Amino acid sequence: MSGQKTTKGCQLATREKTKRVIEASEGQPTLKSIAFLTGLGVTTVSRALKDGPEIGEDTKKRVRQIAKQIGYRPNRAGVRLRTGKTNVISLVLNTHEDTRGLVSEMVYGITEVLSHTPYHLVITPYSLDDAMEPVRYIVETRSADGLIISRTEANDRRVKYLVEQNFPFATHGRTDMGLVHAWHDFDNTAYGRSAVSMLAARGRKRIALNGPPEKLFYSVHTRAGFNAGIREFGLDEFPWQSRDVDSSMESIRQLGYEIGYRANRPDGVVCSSPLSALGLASGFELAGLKIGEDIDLVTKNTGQLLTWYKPEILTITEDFREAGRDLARAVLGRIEGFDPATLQHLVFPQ
Amino acid sequence: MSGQKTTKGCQLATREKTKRVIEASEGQPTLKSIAFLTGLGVTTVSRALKDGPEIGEDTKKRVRQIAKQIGYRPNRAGVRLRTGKTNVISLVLNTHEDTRGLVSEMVYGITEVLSHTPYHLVITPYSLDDAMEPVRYIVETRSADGLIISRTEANDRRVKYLVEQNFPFATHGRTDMGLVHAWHDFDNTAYGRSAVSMLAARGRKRIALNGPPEKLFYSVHTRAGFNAGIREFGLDEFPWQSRDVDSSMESIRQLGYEIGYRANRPDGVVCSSPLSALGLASGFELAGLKIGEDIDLVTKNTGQLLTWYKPEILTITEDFREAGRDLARAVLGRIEGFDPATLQHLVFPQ
DNA sequence: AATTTAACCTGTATCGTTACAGATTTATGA
DNA sequence: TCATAAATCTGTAACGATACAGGTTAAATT
Repeated sequence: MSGQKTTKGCQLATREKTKRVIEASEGQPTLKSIAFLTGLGVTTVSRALKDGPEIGEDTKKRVRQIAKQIGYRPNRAGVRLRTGKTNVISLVLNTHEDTRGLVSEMVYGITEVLSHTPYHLVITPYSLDDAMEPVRYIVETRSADGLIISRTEANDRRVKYLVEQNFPFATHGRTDMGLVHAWHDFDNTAYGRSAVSMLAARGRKRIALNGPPEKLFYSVHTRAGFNAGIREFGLDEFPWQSRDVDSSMESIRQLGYEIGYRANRPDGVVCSSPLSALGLASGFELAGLKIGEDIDLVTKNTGQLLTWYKPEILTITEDFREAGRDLARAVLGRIEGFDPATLQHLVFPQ
Repeated sequence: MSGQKTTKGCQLATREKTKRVIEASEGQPTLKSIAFLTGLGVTTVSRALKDGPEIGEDTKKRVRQIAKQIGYRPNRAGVRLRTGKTNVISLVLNTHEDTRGLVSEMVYGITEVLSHTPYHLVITPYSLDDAMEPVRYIVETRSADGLIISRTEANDRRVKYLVEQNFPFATHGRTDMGLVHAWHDFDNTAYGRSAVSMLAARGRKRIALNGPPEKLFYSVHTRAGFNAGIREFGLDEFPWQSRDVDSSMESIRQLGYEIGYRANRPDGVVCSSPLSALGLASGFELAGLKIGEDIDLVTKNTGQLLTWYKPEILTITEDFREAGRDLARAVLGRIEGFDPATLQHLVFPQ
């Protein structure tokens, strides 16, 4: 019974094909439109546009020309449904991670690279609670071809999971799990050491480190560089419980204010983010200290802003736009199957 | 001939269905998996999950339960191909427009609202050359359900086009074409007036305006508010050719430096962006002026940063995260067909 | 008892693309 | 001359979802 129905359906389909093709020539052009215009089959057109080997050169040329003329653009949903290819790169962002413009710089760097490709950038946010959730979601639903994540930990569950799943990704920051993956990182060890050396050059002796959150792996690098610098230049560390980038500006400022009043205080501070440096500086000044005289601060800097505006705060530049570019290139490389070991870049502070 | 083949194909399809359904139960679950597990038809499952009226309550409950158990998530490509619905909101951004973190604030605001919906945020960048290009692309390829654009001009081609195409969108900033559309805007007229009043309160008399690029409509609002303030408080305008946000920081700084040396200079400046205020301040200071004594600056401010850090620069806060939230709500409203006239929000500076 | 109605469910075709398994034509070899 | 290979091209099914046009069953109506 169902057989008979089916048969009829199929025949009908065949008979009505021409009609539909003609209708299809209106609206957004599809492979069908091109097939109709060239008199070729849809399959041929598809392969011709892909420069497939079974298609004659003349045909390819003709198809390409018509495609261009009528402004054909492959339907992403069609491709995605058939092939699983999404043409999407997802940037997974912590909603709180912004340190005034770093994110946008990275986004621009990424889009800069992606604009020469068929890839789009999707921003996937997550709250501090669960960093795994968006990653798992994207992998399970295959809603992107590649992933960029940041804020890596030494032992990062997301990285472990992504490597296990063999899902293309790149991280902003390294990990320490013996797993090989694509990453881009700023050399925070070099930064820590350079920062201390800048303070040493200004005659500072008792240096504090206001580093990143301890669970993030780059806190270890920063600390290592800091320690090396302290030893190398024969300085003392002034220990404190550092308030990190994730703390509120208010609390960092409070810290600066309190410490600023003490007799026992550092004469130099290495900061890991412009925001925390600004917060501290503001607190110190509130306590009557003069930056550059009573105390020196070194921090990372994205642009020229701090340099011009408050030259008393010493800066070393970290280029987030370049990080974005590099991360985008790395994910694309992973998608194309390149060895992750070749997609690791450590950027030395200039 | 083709008829016979077709028939055979169809019968085969019918016969092999069961096999395929069973295979389908591995991997990412689909409607088919649920249909198989519940013993229902795929159509029924689809309608049940949509809470369609023709499906019995018990069935719906059963379907929903199984769907939840096996972690069913609709395949976006499938939905998109069939219905045209992309579940994507596209934020069209000028690659140069960033004013240090405003963009990320807006992005976070948008994702905050979208996270409670099935929508994703795609960032579509464009270079200064052609603002129409990405908009036209998105509309023509229907690659998003809605659009957010910024940097509106009084007579904005993008808005005209989008209204003509009846494509859901919201703008950051108003337009002046007699076209009704969804927008969010900061009341720059109020800002201009308030800024002047702050300068007046500090005894300033000769006020300059360093406004936004003239082609952007909000330059008109800013100017109107500025003029009103000048009149209201009986001050003089110090005319200059304002360097706007899009100019390089270097050139703004240069301007401050040059003007700072002249005898004939303003004693107050209203700025439209923190960046230009910082550039100017830096230039003025380089010329030996003391901000807050020799000259006063007022600017917009995103966070607390300027307020703490350089209280000499007067600030009025514009909340970009709220703008993002509002714009997201507005586009979603448009997608749901709400009257654009009800989706217009002017935010008064606090 | 026959007919209508309502409630509930199902199969088929379709969106645009590509993998696969042929089909056709022309050139090549024996 | 006929079989074989190479070069080109084609139709069908499938990806996962939904619109549409039925189908079935049981209760309500005549």
